[in-house]
Formats: sequence, structure tokens, C-alpha cells
Amino acid sequence: MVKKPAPDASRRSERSRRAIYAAALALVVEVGYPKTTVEAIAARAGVGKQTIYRWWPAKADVLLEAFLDLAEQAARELGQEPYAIPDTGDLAADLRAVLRATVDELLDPRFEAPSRALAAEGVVNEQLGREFVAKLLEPQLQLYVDRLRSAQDAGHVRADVDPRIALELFVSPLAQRWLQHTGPISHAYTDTLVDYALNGLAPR
Amino acid sequence: MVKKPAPDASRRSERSRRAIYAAALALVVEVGYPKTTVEAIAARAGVGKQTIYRWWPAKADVLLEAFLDLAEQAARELGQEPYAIPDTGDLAADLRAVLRATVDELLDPRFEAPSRALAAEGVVNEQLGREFVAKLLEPQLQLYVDRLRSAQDAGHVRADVDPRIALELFVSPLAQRWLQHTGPISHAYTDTLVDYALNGLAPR
Amino acid sequence: MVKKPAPDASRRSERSRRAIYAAALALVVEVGYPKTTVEAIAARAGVGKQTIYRWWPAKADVLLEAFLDLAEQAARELGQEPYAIPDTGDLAADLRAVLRATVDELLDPRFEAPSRALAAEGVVNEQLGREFVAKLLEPQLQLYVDRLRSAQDAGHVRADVDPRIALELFVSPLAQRWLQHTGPISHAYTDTLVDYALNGLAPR
Amino acid sequence: MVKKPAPDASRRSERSRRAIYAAALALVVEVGYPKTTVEAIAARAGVGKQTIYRWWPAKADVLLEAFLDLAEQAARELGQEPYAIPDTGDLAADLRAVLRATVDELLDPRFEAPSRALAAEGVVNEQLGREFVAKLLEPQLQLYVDRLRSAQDAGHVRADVDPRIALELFVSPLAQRWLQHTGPISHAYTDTLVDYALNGLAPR
DNA sequence: AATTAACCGAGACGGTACGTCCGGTCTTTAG
DNA sequence: CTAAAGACCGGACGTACCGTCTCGGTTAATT
Repeated sequence: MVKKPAPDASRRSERSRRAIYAAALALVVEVGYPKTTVEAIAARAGVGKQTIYRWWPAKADVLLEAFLDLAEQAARELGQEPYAIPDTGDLAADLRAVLRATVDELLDPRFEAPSRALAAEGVVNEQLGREFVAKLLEPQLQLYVDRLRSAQDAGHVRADVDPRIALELFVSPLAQRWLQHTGPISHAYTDTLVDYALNGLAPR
Repeated sequence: MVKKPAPDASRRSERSRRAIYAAALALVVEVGYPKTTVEAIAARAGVGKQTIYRWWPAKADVLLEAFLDLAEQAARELGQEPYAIPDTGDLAADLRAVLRATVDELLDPRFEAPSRALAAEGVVNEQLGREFVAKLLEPQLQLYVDRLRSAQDAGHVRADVDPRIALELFVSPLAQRWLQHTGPISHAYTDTLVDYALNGLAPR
Repeated sequence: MVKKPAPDASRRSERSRRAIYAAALALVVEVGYPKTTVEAIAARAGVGKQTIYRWWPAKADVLLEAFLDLAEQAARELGQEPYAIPDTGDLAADLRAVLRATVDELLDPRFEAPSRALAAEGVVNEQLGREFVAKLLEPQLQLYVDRLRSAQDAGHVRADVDPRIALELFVSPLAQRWLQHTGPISHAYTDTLVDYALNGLAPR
Repeated sequence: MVKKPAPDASRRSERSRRAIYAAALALVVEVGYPKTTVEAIAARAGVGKQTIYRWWPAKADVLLEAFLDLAEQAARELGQEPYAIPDTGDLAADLRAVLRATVDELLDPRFEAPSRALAAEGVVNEQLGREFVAKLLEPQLQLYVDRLRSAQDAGHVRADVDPRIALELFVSPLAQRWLQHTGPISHAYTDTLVDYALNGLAPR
């Protein structure tokens, strides 16, 4: 086993890192993931190829980091308290609101191409998939867990329900429609999901 | 736009076609989808590259056809009346049974690699994705639609529920866990899904 | 040891071969040997890089073949009986004539760049050097051997002289001046060489 | 034209300079000239790359200096009065002696790799070639000029002979055989050269 | 003794070319 | 005419070095 002598991260060029993120995201949007080449990212970023290979093992990892950065940045721009589902006491309304926001994001072309690309790569490349889930998806799902627990405390959801599974009744159908084109996604659709699923969770 | 003068399908070599299916599936299992090259498929199948390009536009289409063939063959082997969900009158039991069977199939390594590969390609390649869904996924989902409608007729499911959406409460969570590695899949898990979701669909 | 499965020479593209020769020679003349890259040769010849690597192991070998081809072609153009030193009976005159012709060739820019490049590579790359000598240099030196032997038969050169060594008295000084820039080369210079050296070979 | 502000030679690290010479020579011997990289020289010498680029414009110049240093050092070790051909009154014997010594040096592996490398580079890189000739070759050739003039004074060589050309009858054949592998070199060979050539220069 | 200026080892950087691999096309030979 | 074989053009891959640059850290010479 030959290990590279890990480069000195403290001397890393911030400028290059940002340029690479931007180039990678732009190219994925413009020409799609498979036609996005490391060479093109380097050229567009005005960077040597080695600078990419020095810091990332593969194209997918570049894109993952770039996307995480984008998501973080977007979150920072958007809201002060970005990491929570509203808790107005009305669980159905809160879920409808957050799912509608998710629909909007999934339809935003700025996000669609790169996140679709990452999801695809994650399906086939398990290591990347797990990182994608751990860093991006799971934290968001955790918000649902929190909100559902709060609803359980308020007696709006059966106490024996596992929130980590319950949330999938809302989230997974949307995810599948989006990922696999198994159907259109819209506010009406997510509203319906909330309607159907919440009944199953409510106390008898 | 230059169209190729479609080759004469009647003179196509059945032997080559089967060899190509076998080689494609074997390679996807052995080295994964991205490292499965048309060249390797041709070599392994003992076939000229042109024979592949003559009949399929791209690697993904070869694999799709190969997989459809595999699925059909497997169904035929299994024998029974393949295209239906049992209808014992007990909707919950029937759904649990069919979902458990799905779990088993998803965990079968013979199917896992190629179907994962196709799903991934379908995420990013919309045209292929739609074909994958239309030819493989949707027919199976339709079985759920049928079974749910039957349950509606028997009064076990609210009449105003759209079965095409309702089925996603059972199917999509499983699909997402499998596709995105967001959690383990098991019989217990799908049983729980049926439990949670069915409550929401039952008449009050 | 992994051997490539030798490509089928009978299917080789003559067109590509000639284009590669032309491109290689042109580039060596234009930008010099070290800046002549395989990539540039391929681009200029309108050829894939692999087509070069398929048939030649290295840049130097391409150039060697290209130059041999050029030399052969030039020889064919020039004379009907190209492979002989004139034998008028006057050894000194004959040697002067052939050396003057050599000087002219060495000063011809069409030949200078590539042959200098090959000579240089041959100095450092023994395998190539030997091939260069065997295919190009030695055949020419052999002509001197023949002419000197004829002179020995005529009694104009000492019988105990080894022609293969004797020829170096005329040829090597010129070669060294040209190769190593140790002095200017001209007709007067080679005439002087013939004058000095021939005395040493003449019978007492 | 932008000129670098010439570095302060008085503060130059002697230690680095010697380490670079040693590393350069060692690498040329071990892996050959073309595979000797500036990076490897720096690494082997335990020196930053910039330290090399600060003091030398190119790899070839490093090697030239290193070799000049080696030659000087070797000469100093040998002791005697290095810069002269013996003058015993017997020109033939003196030339045989010095050429035999040259043969020995050319066959010494310590010298062969670097001097061959320099000669090769000099063939193709005129600027370096001229420096190589001026600093190393020409001084040695001048010794022959001196010895031949002395022989002319003694009446052993025709007065109208140009010694600068005459010396090439002895030296160039040896040089060509060595440089271009056109034949083996040995004491017997150089003795023969002296025999053939000297006759041509002797007064009638 | 403190300051300053340069060299120094180290190595990241933007680049270029390497030699390999494969996509998709075209050509040849056999059946 | 199909099919196998495989050469072809094109172009991305990941690697190796190029020559430049920036970063602390010595080390001398100047204050």
C-alpha cells in the first residue's frame, strides 16, 4: 500500500478551492454530470489539474464538497434559524409548510442538477452515498424526528410510533418521485401525503 | 439529421444477443456499472463492438434490456401467476407478504448490482429513467393500485384515497432506504411501514 | 512480463503512417526535437494519439522511421545509382567529391534538424543509436570501404591498411565538427582532410 | 525584458552547491540523463527546487557545471602537470600515450554517463554545446595543437599543415566511435589511428 | 543586541505532456 | 448482408515534472 504524503492543508489556496466549487457546480448545471470532466473543471477554474487531484480523490467528491458548500451558503443566506421545522402546534400545517418548501427547492434549477448528480452517484458509489446521506440528508431528516417527537409529547401522535420511520411516510414518496421520475411533484401532492400519512400516526 | 438505415432485425443473431445480455450483467455484478465498458462487454460476449452499437444506442440501454430479460426470465422461473398481489381479503397481510418478497429480492446480489446501476443511471439520464420506470417499476406499482382498489371496494380503505399516491406510503420508504442507504431494510421494517400507513388509509 | 497482442500490420492505415512521418519531420524542423511532442504530432497529422503508440514505442522511433523514409525518398529522387562513390581512378578527387556532397547535405536545413535530433538521441539512447547507425550511417560508410578497397587493388593505398578504420580519417572529423560544433564545415575543409589523410595511406 | 535581480553569490550555500553536483551526477549515472529531473536532484540533494533555479537556468547547465567540477577534481587528484601532452621528441609515442589515456577515461563508467549526456544535449542545444566545447573540449584539443606545432618546429611534421585540423585525424575517429557507437574503442585502435594519420603529416 | 534582508528547505500552484483507456465510427474478411 | 475483429479519431483519465510562487526558519551583515 502506497500512501501519498498528505499535502499541507494549511497552505491550501482558498481562492482555488472556491473557484473549483464554482466551476464544478456551473458545469454540472450546464452540461450535466457525466460530461463534467475534471479537465474542464480545472480549465474553468483557472487551476491546474493536479490541484484538484491533490485535494480530492475523484470528481464525485469535488461535487459533494461543492454542493455542501452551496447548501451551507444558501442556508446562511436564507434564514437565521435555518435548522428547524416550525412548531406552531399544528403538526399537519407545519409538515405541509416544510414539504412545500422542499418541493420548491427540488424544482429550483440551481439545486436540481448537482443534487440529482450526487444522488445518482451515491446510488452506485456506496462510500459517496453514505457521505451524502450523513452530511446532507440525515441532518434534514433529523428535523422531522424532532418535530414528530414534539408532537408525540403533545399527544398528537401515537406514543409507540418510531419517528425515524414515520417521517419516511412524508419524505420518501416525494424523494422517489423526484429521483426516479415516477410522478410529478407539487404542493398539492405533498399536502395529500401529509393528509394520508398523518391519519395513520394519530392516536385512535 | 442523419438517420441510420435501420438494420434488418429479422437476421439478427439470437446467440449474440443472449451472450451480450449475459456479459453485461456479469460485468456489472463483478466490476460495477461505471467500470463496465462496451468494449469489455463485446470482448466477453465474443462479439464485435459494432454488433452492440448496431442494436443499442448506449451502454445503459444494453443493460436495461439485459435486466428486463433477466426479470422476465426470473418471473417465468418462479412460475405462479406472477403479475398480481395476493388478495386474501386481509389487506395488511397481503401487503406485508408482497413487501417481504420485495425485500428479499432487493437483497439478492444477482439483482442488486444491475438494478442499482440502472436506477442510478435513470436518476441522471431522464430518458432512460422514464423507460426504466415505464417498463419495470410502473407495472409493479400498478399491482398495488389494483389491490388497493379492491380493498376500497371491500370498504377497508377510504373511498376518497388515490391508490396511486397511497401505494407510495408503503413502497417509497423502502425504495429510498435501498437506493440511498438511508437505513437498513428488513421484514420487520416493511411490516412497520404497513402498520403505520394502513391506519391512515382506513375509514374512520 | 506483459506483452501487447501485436496489432495487425496488414490493416494498418498507410495514410496515417505518411501523415505522421510528415508531421514529425515538420515539427522537428519548426520547433526542435525536445519541443516536438507526441501530442502535437498526432494533432498535426490528424491522427489519434493511440495510432502513434500502437505502432511505435517512443517519439524517437517515430522520428527515426520518418527520417529513414525521408532519406530513402530523397535518394530515390536524386539518383538512379545512388549507392556508390564514383570511381574515376583518382581516389583523391572521388573522395573530395563525395565529401563535398556530404557537406552540402549536412548544411541543408531540411536534413539538419531531424538528423541532429536523431544523432543526439542516439548518443544517449543506445538502442536507438545502434539502429540509427546500422540503418543509416553504416551503409554509407560501407561505400567508403568499397572505394578504398578498389584503390588498394589499384595500388593507390597501402595493402595493410584497414579500410574501415581508414575511412574515419575523412569522415569522422567532419562528423565531429558538425555534431559538436567544434569548427566550421566547408568544401575547403574536407578537401584539406583528404589531402592530409590520403598521404598517410599512400604506399611509400 | 524583465531581468531577475541577480542573487547575491557571496551568500550562496557551498553545502547546497556540492550536494547538487553530487546528486546530479549520481542520478545521471543511475537513471540516465532524460530521466534525471530537477525535482529528483533537489530531493536527493535535500534542497529546495528554487535553490537550483536560482543559480542555474536549466538542468543541462547544472550538469555541465557538475561535470566541470568533477573533471577539475579528477585532474587535481591525478596530480602531475595536467595540462600538457608529453614531449619526448617521439611524436608517435606521445600521441599513442595520450590517446590511450583518453580511451581509458572514456571507458570509465564514472565519466561515461555524464559526459555522454552532456555531449548529447550539446548536439541539440547549440548554446550548451558551445559552452561544453569551449570549457572542456577545446582546451584539450589545444594541447594537441601545441604538441603538433612543437613537432613542426622539430621538422617531424610538414610545415604547411594546420595543426587544428591535423589533430582531428587522431581525435575525431575516436570521438565518433564513442559518441555514435560506430565501432569499439581500444588501445590498438588508437595506435592504428596514429599510425595511419601520422604518415600523412610527415614530410616527404 | 536588535533589526533586516537574503538565502534556504519545503512544497503548493498553474500548466504541459505523458502514456493509457474507452467511446463511437469505419474497414476488412469470413460466412 | 450480418457479424467478428480490430484499427481508427478523438478526447478524458490520472501522473509526473516543469518553472514560479509563497511560506516560515535560519544566517549574516547592518544598525
